[in-house]
Amino acid sequence: MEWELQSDRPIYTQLVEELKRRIISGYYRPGEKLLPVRELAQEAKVNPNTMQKALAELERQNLVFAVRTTGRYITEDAELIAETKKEFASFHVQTYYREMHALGYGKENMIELLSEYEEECR
Amino acid sequence: MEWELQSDRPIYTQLVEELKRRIISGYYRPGEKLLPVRELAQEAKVNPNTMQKALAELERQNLVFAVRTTGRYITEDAELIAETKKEFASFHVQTYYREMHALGYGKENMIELLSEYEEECR
DNA sequence: TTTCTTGTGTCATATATTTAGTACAATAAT
DNA sequence: ATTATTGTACTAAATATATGACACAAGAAA
Repeated sequence: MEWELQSDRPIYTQLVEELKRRIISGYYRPGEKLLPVRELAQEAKVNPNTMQKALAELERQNLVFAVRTTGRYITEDAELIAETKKEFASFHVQTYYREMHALGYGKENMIELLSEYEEECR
Repeated sequence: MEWELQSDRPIYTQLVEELKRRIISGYYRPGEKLLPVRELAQEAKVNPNTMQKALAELERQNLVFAVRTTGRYITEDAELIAETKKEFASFHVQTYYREMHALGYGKENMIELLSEYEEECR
């Protein structure tokens, strides 16, 4: 799994998103132990402080928790994960609809373009 | 038309996007004269320097041009506008598809959720 | 001509972000 | 008991972003 970071937004914000994506997609399982901050940072080619900042934010949202000297783990609260996933999906549905609607595209166009892209990917 | 600015990304980046959105949606017409930087900045509740930075970027992309002492205008290059619109739309199609796909949603789900949201808006 | 408006440039300052380096406490591993 | 690993905290420095306050040149408007 890759860490694709752009330069047009704060890195730690992008790290929060990618970590969240990995949790709600199931790539990281509930209760799973994460790699240490320093290694995660190395993987993402980022400063440990920056990764720490991202993890602190996920902790604030209860998606991960730290056991001092032992390591950091994904939450076991499956309901929270499901809820977060739902919010994440809704956000993207809204964004897509609103951006396309603002350009004058209607529902049919949105679906059509989506289908075309899907075929392109296959 | 409102200037909705979030705090999680550089403001001038968001200004570039909003201005581009207004151009490719036809809200600003080809050749149309824009309000002076200072007024646009006031509208968006932003510092003139920040608005200037955004306009300079649009100028770099040839979407607007400045006539020194007279004002700033939208390009008359309809083809460039159409091309930019196409790119903008493709970007959102891709983003939506890839984000949802990463969460395990398939094409049918993507369409279903989109339809639901569309009804919600009506 | 004089005045006003335009885009543009510069300087200073404040804040946010990112990296680098270091250090510490707690506990697991030896 | 000693060592290594963990999260965490702190300082310093570099860069990016945003605002504020000016100033200037060139053309439009008076």
